[in-house]
Amino acid sequence: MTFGEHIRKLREQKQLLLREVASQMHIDTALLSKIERGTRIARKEQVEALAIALKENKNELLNVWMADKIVNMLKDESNSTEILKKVEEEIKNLTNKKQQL
Amino acid sequence: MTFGEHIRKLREQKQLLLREVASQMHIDTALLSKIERGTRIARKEQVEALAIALKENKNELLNVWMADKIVNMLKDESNSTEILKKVEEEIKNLTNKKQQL
DNA sequence: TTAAATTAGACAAATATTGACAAGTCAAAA
DNA sequence: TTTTGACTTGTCAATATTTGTCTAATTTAA
Repeated sequence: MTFGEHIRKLREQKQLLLREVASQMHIDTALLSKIERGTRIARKEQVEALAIALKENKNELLNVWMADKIVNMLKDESNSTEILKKVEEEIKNLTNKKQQL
Repeated sequence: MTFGEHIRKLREQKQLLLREVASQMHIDTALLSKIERGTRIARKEQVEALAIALKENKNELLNVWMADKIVNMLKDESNSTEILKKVEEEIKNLTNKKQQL
């Protein structure tokens, strides 16, 4: 499930209109439509505003949004698994280094 | 090991100068220096040119580069593990969908 | 010290992103 | 069937970011 699909589902569950949510976010309805359909990428501040408008957990929504951005980077890669392995390794390294401080 | 550290190590192992490699890549020495130090991000075509100049495997170098970009997106996140889990899940989904075609 | 190698800073040019508007589609109500 | 309301699409100017290079440091090695 992409970020757009995710927030559309939430919005529909809550029976809110695009224009209602968009207005709370202080953006154009058309822009929110594009974000839900994945033709535009939301900015971080917009995700935060969205969390408020939808009464969802901000961090959780930001995680979905970030994951979606990474998936988009990897979706055309044949080696995505190998790349992800490298990422995990490196993140582990960074975490260790941080702890040493 | 970041992408920059990686290519610097390779270059030094091969005893090549920044200016030699940069010239082969048709870019300024200063730019390659920044890429190695991580203050500039290489473009895909530059990574490919680098692979040629360093006589390294292109795909492997591209993977290191891509992993580095993802690590940079995640390095300030407290939830990077959770995010990566979502990414893997989604990639798995995409792979399945592709196979269905 | 000198000379070569590397790095930093500043800049214009090129690219990309942004948000809005207007016009479009579509389905359901009148 | 017309109208209405919800959503979508295409386009555009404004803004922001990225790019590569130049020049001027700074570091390094002889």
